[in-house]
Amino acid sequence: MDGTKLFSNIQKHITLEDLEKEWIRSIFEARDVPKKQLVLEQGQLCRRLYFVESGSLRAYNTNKQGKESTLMFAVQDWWITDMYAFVNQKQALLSLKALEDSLLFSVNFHDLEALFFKIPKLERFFRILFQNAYVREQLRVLDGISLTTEERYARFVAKYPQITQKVTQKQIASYLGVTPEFLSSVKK
Amino acid sequence: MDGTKLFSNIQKHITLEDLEKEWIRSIFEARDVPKKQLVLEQGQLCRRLYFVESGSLRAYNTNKQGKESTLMFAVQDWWITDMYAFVNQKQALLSLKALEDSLLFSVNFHDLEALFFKIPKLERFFRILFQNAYVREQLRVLDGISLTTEERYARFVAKYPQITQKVTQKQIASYLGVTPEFLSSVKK
DNA sequence: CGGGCCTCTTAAACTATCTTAATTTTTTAT
DNA sequence: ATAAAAAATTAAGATAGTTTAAGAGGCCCG
Repeated sequence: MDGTKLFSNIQKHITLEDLEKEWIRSIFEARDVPKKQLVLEQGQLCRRLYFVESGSLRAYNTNKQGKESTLMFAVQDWWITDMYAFVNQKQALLSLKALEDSLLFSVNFHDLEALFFKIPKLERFFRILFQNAYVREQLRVLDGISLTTEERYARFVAKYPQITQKVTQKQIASYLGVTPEFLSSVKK
Repeated sequence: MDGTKLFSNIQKHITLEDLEKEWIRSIFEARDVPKKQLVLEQGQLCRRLYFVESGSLRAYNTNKQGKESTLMFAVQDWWITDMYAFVNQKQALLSLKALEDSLLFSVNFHDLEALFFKIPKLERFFRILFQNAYVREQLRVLDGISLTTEERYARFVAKYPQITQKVTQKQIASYLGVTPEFLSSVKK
């Protein structure tokens, strides 16, 4: 496990001693996932939190009628999981699937809990991580209830140009909560 | 400052020594706000994070056309602010207004930052607070992109029965992102 | 205690978005 | 390289949601 991106991600907010890095290295697990592979399947227990060292994932829910709704995309340097199911150790509402060949580092729930006691600074790191994530979701909610589809699409493209390249319009539509046909017509 | 609810809120996730409580008490500021008073006005610098000891608040954005969108309600025992503007110390996107006579405890940004160094356990408390808030917003986003207005209204009522009593239908409509006329027709 | 303001409801006309289906274009797998 | 599968586009008809307007009920304030 190299984990260059993982460590520099953590060290954006806190500094780590070599020994602490060792502890982290010993608990995180590296995994190569090929394109289209499911990392987590809706309905399964969600045991792990993932860091995308390279590649990209999509998190989505599939309803009874088979309609998919994309909750998030994660590219290099992002953290992702079904956070609801992870923190409550419940059945996943989401599936996670690789959009391309990816390298993930992940940690399971109980190891992470233990790591918080071993390295209390990590509480600060995740406090900041969740704080930013919360703000991001709030802004998305506000966009969702106050903007037109056209405006929301424009903001998505402006905010996530690299994701826009990587994913299909169908997936963007399912992130915005509209049909691909309608998104197609909006783009003109 | 009594702050009974504030301390028991914090002690849901961490335990505090008497001395630590003293430090917190010395930094948090109590404020009575009468019904309808603005606690924060959109466009102002957002300096403080609020805890609702009693009463209730609404956080909303007003767009150029004067349309209001409600981002959240906060009742007794909730934390609230314009989190985007607070953590970035930027102009508020939201206004906060008292729905009824309320007692708030609040802390300013720099005092809170300092408090994190003085009481590192608080990082854990806020890590958990933001983690829960993030999960809550993610579920709201998912509801927003996957459910009908009727389903979202039903979930709102089921999840927040006490808020449903306290606020107008117009405000619930602006939380769901629909017009009050449409919500009225959906209810039949 | 009355007037005015705000909320809620209803309805008609209008606009946004969905559904279905057919066609074209792009991607994937062999 | 080719065949098959998936994505994107287009368009017609249906449904969801908005706008405007009007009227009824409730509640706050002087």
